[in-house]
Amino acid sequence: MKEKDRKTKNAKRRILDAALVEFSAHGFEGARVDRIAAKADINKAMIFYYFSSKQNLYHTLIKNVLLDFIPQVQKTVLESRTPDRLFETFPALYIRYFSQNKEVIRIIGREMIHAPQNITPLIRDVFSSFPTAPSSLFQKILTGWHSKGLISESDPVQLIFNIVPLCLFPFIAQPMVEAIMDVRISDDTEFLRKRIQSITHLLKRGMLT
Amino acid sequence: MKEKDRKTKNAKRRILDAALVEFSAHGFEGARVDRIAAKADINKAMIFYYFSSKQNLYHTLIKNVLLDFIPQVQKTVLESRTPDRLFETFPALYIRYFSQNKEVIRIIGREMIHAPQNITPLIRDVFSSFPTAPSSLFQKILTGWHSKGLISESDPVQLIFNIVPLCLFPFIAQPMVEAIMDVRISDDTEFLRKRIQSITHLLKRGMLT
DNA sequence: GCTTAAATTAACCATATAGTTAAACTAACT
DNA sequence: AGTTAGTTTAACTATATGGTTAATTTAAGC
Repeated sequence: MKEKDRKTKNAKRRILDAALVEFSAHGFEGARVDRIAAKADINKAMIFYYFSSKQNLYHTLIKNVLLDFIPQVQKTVLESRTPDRLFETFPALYIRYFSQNKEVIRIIGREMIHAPQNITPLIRDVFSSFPTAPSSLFQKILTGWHSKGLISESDPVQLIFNIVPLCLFPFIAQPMVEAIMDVRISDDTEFLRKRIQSITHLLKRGMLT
Repeated sequence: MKEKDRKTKNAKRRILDAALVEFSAHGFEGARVDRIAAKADINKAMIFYYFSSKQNLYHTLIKNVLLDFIPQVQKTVLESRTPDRLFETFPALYIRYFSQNKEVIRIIGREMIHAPQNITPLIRDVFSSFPTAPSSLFQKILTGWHSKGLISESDPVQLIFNIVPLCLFPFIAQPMVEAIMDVRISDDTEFLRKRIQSITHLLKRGMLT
C-alpha cells in the first residue's frame, strides 16, 4: 500500500497543481478539464475518479489555498501586539505571500467579484476548523485598540477596508496600472519593498493617534 | 429612414444593456449569447448581425463603459485644484459611480484580474481619443504637488496604488467581507457615506504635509 | 502464483454553444 | 405597384466539452 499511496498522492497533487494554474489563468468557466489533465500529464478520467466533478476539484483547490493562507494571517495578527507593529507586519505578509502566489490572488479575486455566494460557504467551512474564528478574533483586537485610544478608526469594518485593499490591489491591478500609467512594475523586489513602505507609512500617519 | 434608425438603435441598445448584465453576472466565458438574446427580447442572429461575434460585442461594451467613466474622472481631477480637495472629490466620485454601476465594476475588475492583455489595448484606444492622455495629465499634477511639498508621497504610481484600491475595493470585496466579518453592508447609503469619510480622513492625515 | 482492490486507459456519449444561412418581412423612395 | 436596402426570423451546423464506461494494468497480501 505504501507504493500505491505515494503514486496516488502524486497523481492527486499533480492534478491540484495543474488545476491551480489552469483555473488561475482562465477562471472556472474558462478552465478546461482536458487542459488540466494534459498539464498534470494524466488521463482525464483520473480527475473525475479522484474529484468526481470539475466543481468539486475547484472547491477542493480553494479550500486548500485558504487553509494555507489563513493560519499565516492569524499568526501575524496574534503576534503583533500593537497597531504600530501590525501596520508593518500585515502589509509585509500580504505582499510577500501574494507576490509568491500569483495564482492564488487571481482565483480569490475572481471569486470575490464573480461568485461570492460560492466561496463564502467555503470560507465559513475553513473558519470553523479553527478554535476561534479568525474574523471575530481580529475584530476583538481592533475594537480593543480603539477603545484604548490607540487608533483613530472605530469601525473594524472600515479598518479592514482601509488595510486589505492597499495590500491586495497591486497584484490585482498591476497590469492595468502599468498600461495606464505607462510604467513597468514586474516582480521587481524594489517595487514591492516600496509598496510595503508606502502602505505602512500611510496607515501609521493616517490612523495612529 | 428615421423609423428604421430608431428601431435599430433600440435593438442595439437593448443588446448592449442585456450584455452588460449577462457579462457582469457570468464573465466572458460564462456568458451565454442565447441568454443575452432572451434578455434583450431579440433573435440571437441579431447579435451577430450587429456585433459579428461574442468577443466583439464584449469589446464594444467595455469601450462604451470606459467612455462613460473616464471623462468623469478627468473632470474631477482637473477641477480639484489642491490635494486636500482631491482627497475629497476623488473617493466621492468613485464610490458614487460604482455604487450606481455595480455591473461595471464587476466587468472591469474581472478583466483586470483575468485578461489585462485584452483590456489594455481598449484602454489605450479610449485614452487616445482625448486631447491629452488622462494618465499623463494625472501624473503631471501629482508630481507637481509633491515638488511643491504639498504631499508626502513622491511616486505617482504608489499614490495611485494608495487611492484607487480604497475606493474600488468595497464594491469588489463587499460580499466576502460581509461573510468573513459577519456584518451586513448592502447598498446602505450610510455605509457608503462612512466609507468616503474614512478614506478621505486616511488620505488627508496620511499624505498631506 | 492467486486474489483482490485500487489505479489507469482509450474510446465513447450527450449536450450545450457560438456561429451560419436562406428565406421572409418592413418601410422608404420611385 | 415595384424596387431596394436594411432588418428579423427559424432552423440548422460544427464542434468543444464535461462526464461515463468497460476493459486493462498494477501492486500488495496471502
